[in-house]
Amino acid sequence: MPDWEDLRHFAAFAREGTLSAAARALGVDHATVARRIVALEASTGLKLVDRRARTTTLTDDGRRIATAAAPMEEAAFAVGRAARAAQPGVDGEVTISAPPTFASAVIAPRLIQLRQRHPGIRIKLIGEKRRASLSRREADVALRLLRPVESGLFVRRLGSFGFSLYATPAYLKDTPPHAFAFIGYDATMADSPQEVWLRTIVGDREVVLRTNDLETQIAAARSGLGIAALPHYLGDGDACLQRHAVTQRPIRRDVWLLVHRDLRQVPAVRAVMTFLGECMNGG
Amino acid sequence: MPDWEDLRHFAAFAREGTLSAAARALGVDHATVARRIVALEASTGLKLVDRRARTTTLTDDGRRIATAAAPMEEAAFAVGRAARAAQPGVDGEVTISAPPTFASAVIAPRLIQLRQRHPGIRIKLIGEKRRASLSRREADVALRLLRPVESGLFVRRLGSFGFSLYATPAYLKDTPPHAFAFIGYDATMADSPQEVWLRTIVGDREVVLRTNDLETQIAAARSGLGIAALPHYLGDGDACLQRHAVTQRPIRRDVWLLVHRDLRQVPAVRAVMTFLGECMNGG
DNA sequence: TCTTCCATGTGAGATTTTGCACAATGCCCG
DNA sequence: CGGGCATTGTGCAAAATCTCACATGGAAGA
Repeated sequence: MPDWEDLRHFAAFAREGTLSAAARALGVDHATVARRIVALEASTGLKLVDRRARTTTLTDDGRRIATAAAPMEEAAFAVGRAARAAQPGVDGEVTISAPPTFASAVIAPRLIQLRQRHPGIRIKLIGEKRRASLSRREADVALRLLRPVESGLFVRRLGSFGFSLYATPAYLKDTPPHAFAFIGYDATMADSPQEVWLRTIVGDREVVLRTNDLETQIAAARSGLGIAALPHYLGDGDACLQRHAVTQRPIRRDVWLLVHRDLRQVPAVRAVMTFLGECMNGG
Repeated sequence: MPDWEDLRHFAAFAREGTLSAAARALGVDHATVARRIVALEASTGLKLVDRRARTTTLTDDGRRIATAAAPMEEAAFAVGRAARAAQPGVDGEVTISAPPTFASAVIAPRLIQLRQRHPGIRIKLIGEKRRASLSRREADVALRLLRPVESGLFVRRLGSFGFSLYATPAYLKDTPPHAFAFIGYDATMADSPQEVWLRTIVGDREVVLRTNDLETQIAAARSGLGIAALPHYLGDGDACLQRHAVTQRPIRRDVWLLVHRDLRQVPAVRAVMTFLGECMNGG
């Protein structure tokens, strides 16, 4: 029977692709990963990786073993969730993953309420576009704008938010509508509902800035560069910006709350779920 | 994420029940198992075992974690099988589990043939009544007298063997049939087909020795104590014993060959399977 | 072509882990 | 009730492992 730590390091290597990346993911030195793989090769009697100068790649046997080891990682995460689920009380750390602006504009300002209600809860708030994997426990709770299809997850629709056009009052006052300049997403977000909606408004007018970062759009709009389509939770709270009404049908996007089934009943996680619901609807 | 070696030690403890038994199963010192469990408790923040004087028992949380860890063991064995299956060539060690007398009387004498055909194969032959677990890789190939129901196994009927009554020629010559004394299994084997068959023959005559060990039955029969029901592969090869014909319908038992699906295509395992088939039928 | 960056190999010292020996404790059995 | 017997706890020395630091060797970009 191989050493399970060897398997853990090897599985990380197989997933990450390089010794260094695996070492970073595991929080150890790359030399450790390399030596663990050597040990696994010795104990299995198989050559698992090709060591070429500067690159280390899986052999066919390595791929086979990695495939067999993947369920172990799966099971290890299940153990982690079971351990988390067994924690008594509402104390503990809960990791929330949410879209960046949602995290900073909606969740973060209200965290003080959660803290007052449950002093024992420590929050780790990750604003990221890349979707955190709940089954890998990169996050305990996640907010997403698309209903996910992964299995093993509990999904609830928390509510929705709308978009409007925003610019500085001065810009809207001085610029005739036919001369409006717009600020929008770049190609990577071309299919997002708000971008499609914006296109119907823009027509053949000019888009002077395309960026994938919403904060950048806000900064540009604030400076008087043009008009941006922003979610209400961002635009309405910004003293420098003012809504501009349009005749097009307004657009809304749903917010989905995700939590792994195994963690759904954990008191601290439930408290966070309640809190996030209030962020959307109540306070 | 907990240390996987901690999980391995804890899973072994949960399965074996005591630190010492787990240590034996893992081939390490009991202190190591104890310390690993302490480490796992620290990393999960849960009390996994109750340390009472002289006994260590799982807590409820411990049982939960052990349940979650069981699939990891399963996956680890799958990795072991994958490693075994990837071994090239017919070389390597193959472990055979078989009923004790079958191992010594049928398989062992013919192993020389296998060895001549495939010099690279090393055989580990385990004669044991307790059924070795193929999915735990306690054996690669097993012979059993009952068709198993476990999933994941490849099963083939190899053949069958018959039973007859045996005693010393002198005993059969000097003893009138109504005075025959019999040698049989004890209560633990009372339900075996050959024991049921023997009972129909014994009638109200005497059973002078009951034992669960077939070798003991042979030794007793050889000494002239009485008549035993023995498989032909044992009785016919014994110069001291002679068959005694009966009118009852003769009994046969099937021999099943078991191998894990993952190992079925391994050259060394295939060679052993072929060899075992020849043991039953051919040579 | 040269530079810079990143991935990997290697050795030494420090840390961690392990095995061993011994002690203590409670259970089984006569 | 008392003597084995097996299990568990503990301290220490040995062994194994990890990190750190440095060297190497390509690949991407200027």
